[in-house]
Amino acid sequence: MSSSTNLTELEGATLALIGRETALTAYEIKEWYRRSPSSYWSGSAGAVYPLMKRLEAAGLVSSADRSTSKRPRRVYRLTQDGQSAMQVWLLDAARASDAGLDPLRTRLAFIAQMPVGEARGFLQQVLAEYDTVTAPSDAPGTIALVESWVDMRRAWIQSWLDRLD
Amino acid sequence: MSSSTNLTELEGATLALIGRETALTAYEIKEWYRRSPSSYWSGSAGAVYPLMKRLEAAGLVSSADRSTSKRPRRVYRLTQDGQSAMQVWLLDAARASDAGLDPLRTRLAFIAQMPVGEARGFLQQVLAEYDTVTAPSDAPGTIALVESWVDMRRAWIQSWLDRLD
DNA sequence: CAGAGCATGTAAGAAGTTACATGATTGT
DNA sequence: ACAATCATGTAACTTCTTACATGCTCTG
Repeated sequence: MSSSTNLTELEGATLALIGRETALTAYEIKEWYRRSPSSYWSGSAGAVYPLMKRLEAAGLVSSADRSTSKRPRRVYRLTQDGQSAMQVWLLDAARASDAGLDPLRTRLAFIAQMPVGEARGFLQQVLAEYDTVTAPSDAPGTIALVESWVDMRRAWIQSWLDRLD
Repeated sequence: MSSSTNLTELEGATLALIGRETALTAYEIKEWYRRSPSSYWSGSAGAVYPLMKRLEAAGLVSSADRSTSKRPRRVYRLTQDGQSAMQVWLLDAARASDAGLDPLRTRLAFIAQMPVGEARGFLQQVLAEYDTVTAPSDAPGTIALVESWVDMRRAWIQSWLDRLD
């Protein structure tokens, strides 16, 4: 895996998620990603289960069997190394300031190739889609984060609509 | 490759870039991505050269040898199918409204685990990094797009700083 | 007690990364 | 003419996606 001082976003976010919830199964982690409003966090089993194996092999999480019935149930927690790695990842300002992947921004870079009417209709459709965005969990602050993000985006799109007039 | 009605972001953006510039070499496309303020668009040769082969095999671009010396120089243009596929990709509001990958947003979801002082310092570092963001080209509108994006982000971060008081 | 869907995984393949290779061109 | 770097690629490896497999648990 990527060295523990240079975690991928998925690795770092998973450590932070376990850190917040103290103990989680791979399934719970997968579900949290699946409910995310971003398709970047796909929440596929094929991404998460192998990820947990990598994190454990790297010594960043430990796991214990917490089954209460015949079904296996493996619960992950952060190790000390995992705590440190999580903090480094979380406070990495250089990476946090990266522009990331923004499907709307990418399209806006090329929207001048379309007629103004098409561009306006497109932006209004995007605004409409934002009405359906939901947070991946009701953990304190998570809903506020998603709402503040959507508000910011609405204002940004509106400024582009104004510009098209 | 992904079917021409469901292009990846890299495929779609590459079609749109060629559409805007009319004709480009793989190297020019690679450099455009490399100059992008997002590390998502890494601009590695290993991504772009095979990508152009895929797009040509799918009939979305055509290429011609435009060498003026001993060095080979292959120039790509959109085909009719490529034009159509680009428009579908560009005006896809469902994908444009996706939350994508936002390294700052991801960290804000977990920042409550850090002391307030650390959080504040972190956000101020991110603000400082934004002073160095540059556009990938001076194509009309590109600089304006990056600047408006950075402005929007600054306002968003400021609202989080205010909230920490 | 049968069917839905929960929960844990794995296999094959796609797409990207890092690192390297190779020759062409430019600047000094 | 020599070094730097431009420009075009390729190879090995990592990670993720899609699709499937398997058994468990709950509900009507």
